[in-house]
Amino acid sequence: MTPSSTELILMARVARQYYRDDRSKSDIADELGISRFRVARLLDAAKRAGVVTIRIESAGGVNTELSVELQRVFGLAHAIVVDVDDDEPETLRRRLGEVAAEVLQEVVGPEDVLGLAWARSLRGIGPAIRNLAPCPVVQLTGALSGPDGSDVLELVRRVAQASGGTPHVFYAPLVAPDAASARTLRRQPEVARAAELTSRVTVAAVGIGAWQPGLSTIYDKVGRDAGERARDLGVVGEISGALIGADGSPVQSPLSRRIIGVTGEQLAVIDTVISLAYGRDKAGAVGAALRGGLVNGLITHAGLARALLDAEPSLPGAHALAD
Amino acid sequence: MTPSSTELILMARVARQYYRDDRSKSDIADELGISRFRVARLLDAAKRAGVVTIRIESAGGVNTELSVELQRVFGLAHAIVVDVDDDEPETLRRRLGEVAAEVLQEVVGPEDVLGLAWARSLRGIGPAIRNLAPCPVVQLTGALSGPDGSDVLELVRRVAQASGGTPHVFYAPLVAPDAASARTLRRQPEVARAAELTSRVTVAAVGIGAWQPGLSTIYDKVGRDAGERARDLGVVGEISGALIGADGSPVQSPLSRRIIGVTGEQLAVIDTVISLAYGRDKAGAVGAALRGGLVNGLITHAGLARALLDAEPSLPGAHALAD
DNA sequence: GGCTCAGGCGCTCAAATGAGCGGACAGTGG
DNA sequence: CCACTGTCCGCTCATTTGAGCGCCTGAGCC
Repeated sequence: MTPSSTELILMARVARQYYRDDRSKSDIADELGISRFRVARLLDAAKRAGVVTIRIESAGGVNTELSVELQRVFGLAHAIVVDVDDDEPETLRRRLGEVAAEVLQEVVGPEDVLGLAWARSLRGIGPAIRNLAPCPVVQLTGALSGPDGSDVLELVRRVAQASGGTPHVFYAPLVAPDAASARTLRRQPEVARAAELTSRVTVAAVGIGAWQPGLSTIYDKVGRDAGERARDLGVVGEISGALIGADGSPVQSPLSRRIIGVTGEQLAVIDTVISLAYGRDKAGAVGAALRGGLVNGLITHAGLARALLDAEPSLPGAHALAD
Repeated sequence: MTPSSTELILMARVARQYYRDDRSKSDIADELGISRFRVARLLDAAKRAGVVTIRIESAGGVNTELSVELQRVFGLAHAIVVDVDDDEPETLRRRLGEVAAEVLQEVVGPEDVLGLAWARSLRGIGPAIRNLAPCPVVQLTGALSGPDGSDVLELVRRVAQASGGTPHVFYAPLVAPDAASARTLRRQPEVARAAELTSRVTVAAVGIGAWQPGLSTIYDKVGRDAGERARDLGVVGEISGALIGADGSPVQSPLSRRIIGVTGEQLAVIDTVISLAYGRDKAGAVGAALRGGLVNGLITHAGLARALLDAEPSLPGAHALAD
C-alpha cells in the first residue's frame, strides 16, 4: 500500500526524467534497465502517493477555474473572471475593459457588425482596444454621460478608429422624460438608422445593472418612483437598458417606452452578446441575465463570479459531472 | 508571446481535462471541436505560461531530490535522505533506522550474508526491522555499549530473529587497551569464527564517524592522545572502526591494531555496504567515505546531505548534465 | 508439503501521441 | 501593389503509450 523509501526515490527519479526533462517512458526504462511498463506504473504510483502533483493555476490575472466553472454552469460561450481586488472600482473597470478588448479582438471578424451599449463597466474598453478587424461599429443605446463625461459616443468612435470601420452614432439620451418624447427621438433619422443597423449587429458588448439604487445607472436616472413601478412588474435588472425579470427574459413596462436603446428582443437574436459586470450585489441580476440567455458571455471579477456560482443550485462544484 | 485571457482559459480547461480527468488529447479535441494538435500545443503553452505546474516533491518524509542527487554525485547504489529535524537526535536515529530496515528488507535475499557493525546510528534498525529474508547475520565489530546499554549483539540478535536466520555474535570490546590484548581477543574461537564469516558477508550496515571529539564513538573511546596520533597519520574518520583518510581509503595506524572489527580491506570486497550517518559536522568524513568507495549506500538526513553536496565541487546542481 | 490467491511483471495489439512538413494567412517593407 | 517573413494550423507517418491478458512468485493456509 504505502511505498517504501527506495520506491519513493525511484518514483521521483522517474518522474523528474519524464515530466521535467520530457523524456519518453521507454527511454527512461532503457536507462534504468527496467521495463517501460514498470516506468508507467511507477509514474501512476507517484501520482497516487503524492510525489507528483499537477497544479492548474490561475495565471496572468485570470482566474481560470472560476472562468471555466461559469462557462460550464451557465453554458456561456465566453466567460472570463479576472482576479482583481473588489474594492478598487477604477482598477477593476480598467482590467475588465482590457479583457473585453481582447475578447472583441478575437471574436470580431470583418464580416461582423459590432454593437456597443452604454454602461460604466464598458468604459475601460476604449483605452484598451488596439487592433480590431475592420467592421461597422454601432451605438446600441442612447447616451448617459457619466460624472467624468465619458460616454458611449466616445467609445464607439474610439473602437471604430481602432477597427478602421465606420462608427454609427446618434445623439439621443438613454432615458427620455416620457414615452412621447422617446417616440420623437426615435424618429430622428440617425437614431432610426442606428436602430435599423442594430438588427444587423452580430457581436455586442453590454453592461448589466441590478434594479436597485446605485447598482444601475438607469434605475438611478429614472427616479425611485418609476423604478419601483417597474420592480412591481417583475424587473430585477437591466442589460444596458433592456429590462429583464427574474428568469432573465425581457419585461415590458411603461418605462421601456422611455428608453432609447437596444431591446431584449433585439439582443436575443444577436449571435454574441458579451456582458460586463462587477460588484457582488449584482449577483441576482447577472444570474438572471445569464440564465435568460440574452447574453452568452460574461466578463467579471472573482467576487461576483463566486457569488453567482454560490447562488446557482445546479451541481455546486461537481467537477466529476462536468460534461 | 503572452497568451490572451481566452487562451489562458482554454489552456486551463484543456489542462484540467487532460491532467486531472486523465482524458486523452484526441478526446478533448473532439469535445471542444478543435484538432488534437491544437490541444497538444495548448498544453505545451500552458506549461510555458505557468498555468500548469508539475511539482515533484518529497513525500513520506523522504527528500527525493537530495536522494537522487547524492546517488548521482557519489555514484551510490542506495542513497536515501530523510526530511527530519536535525536537532532531535533520537527521532532522527529512529527514522534512519526505519529507512535502513526497509532498505535491508529489499536488498537482502536468502543467499546473502548480512553483517552489522556497531554505530549509534544503527540502533534504530533493531526496533524497526520486521521481515527479512532468512540469512546469517554476522556481528562485524566488537561491542561498545552506549550510555543506554544497547549494543551490537542485541542488534544482531534482533535482526536475526526477524530474519529467521542464525545470529553470529561474539563477546569482545570494539577497542582493546593495546595491540597485544586485541590479538588475544581475536584468537578467541567465536571472534575468529566471526572474522572468518566476515569475508563471506555480502550486505553490511555500518556507521560513519568523523575523527573529532564527539563525532566518533571510537575517537571518544581511545582518548585524545591516541586520537591525535592517528590524525597525524591522516585519519579523518572511521567506518564502524575502520579508519579512513581524506581520500576515503583505509589508513593503517597503531590504533588499528587495537580495534576488533571489520577492516577497510574487508569492507572493500563486500558487495553492498550501507552506511548511516547524521550531523552536518560529519560532512568531511562522510564525503571521504563515499568518495573512497568502501561504502556504496548512504542513509542520512537533509542537513548532512546538503552539506555533502555543497562541499562536492563536481557539477553543483547541474541537472541538465545528469546522465 | 501442497493449496490458493493476490500482486507484480512483461507481452500483444490497438490507440494515442510527437516530429516534421507544407499550406494559409497577416503583417511588413520595398 | 507585391514579394517576404513569421506564425498558426492540420496532415502523414513513425514512435510512444495504454488496456488487458496470462505468467510467475511468494505469502498465507490448510
